[in-house]
Amino acid sequence: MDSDAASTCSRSSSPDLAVDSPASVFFANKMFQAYSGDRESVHLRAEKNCDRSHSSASVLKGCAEVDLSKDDPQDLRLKVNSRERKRMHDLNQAMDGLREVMPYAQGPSVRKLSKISTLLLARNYILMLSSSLDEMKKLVSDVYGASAQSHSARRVLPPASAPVPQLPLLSLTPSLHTVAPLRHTSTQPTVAHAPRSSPTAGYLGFPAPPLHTMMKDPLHLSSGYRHFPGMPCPCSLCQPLPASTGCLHGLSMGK
DNA sequence: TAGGCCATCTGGTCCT
DNA sequence: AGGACCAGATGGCCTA
Repeated sequence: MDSDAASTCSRSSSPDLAVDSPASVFFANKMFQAYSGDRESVHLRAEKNCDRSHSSASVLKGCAEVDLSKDDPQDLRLKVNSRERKRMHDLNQAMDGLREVMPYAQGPSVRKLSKISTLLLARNYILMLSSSLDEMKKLVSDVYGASAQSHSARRVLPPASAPVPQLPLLSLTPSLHTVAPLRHTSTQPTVAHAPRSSPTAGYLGFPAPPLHTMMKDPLHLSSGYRHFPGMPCPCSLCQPLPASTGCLHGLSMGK
């Protein structure tokens, strides 16, 4: 039961142990025996089960030695345990996959996000991207609307007037930022300032509210863009959005 | 040392 | 019946 021992400061929630391999089955058996050997409650349950009711698959050595049959309850229990272990490992793999696409400082010296933090940040990240997309859509429609107006005006007015310059998207950034107040912290270094422990929302450049605050009000992102420290500004106007979050991650974290 | 986080086991419930 | 999913219990590791 020492799955943590193999990990370093960034603990791996998905041990490399292949749970279905014979070695791991052996390991699981060993763990199981140790588990059933040194836990009094389990012992008590085992004795209860040995008593008479073999209905429970609760297993344990003393009892199992007696009724080792073809449908060995111990084997059944081990099988169930193995399945559950595999299920949890799959879940952790998915969680790792989620961590990989999160704009969060990663590296050997940075402890990885906890599960709850990963989920909360993922939610906020999605909200931020949605907000970013909406704003970009709005801006594009504004720009094209103005452009269409100017075209129609040119048809009416004599062409002698100064040509209306096509405003580059970037030039509109300040006005957008006045609409949606920003906290530009993108010039600050990230990893160097990142605390070695307790990776929380602060890594995303949020005001780093306590976890319970984030859970209560995870919508605090919707009021405007947040800028990740050490990252290019993620908003669609300061910086063209990378094609994928993987690119964003690559830009910012420099694995 | 307390608290957070995690892996694992276990029994119950639901679904196919 | 068997498998997936879930929640509670337990113990280990790590950090403040």
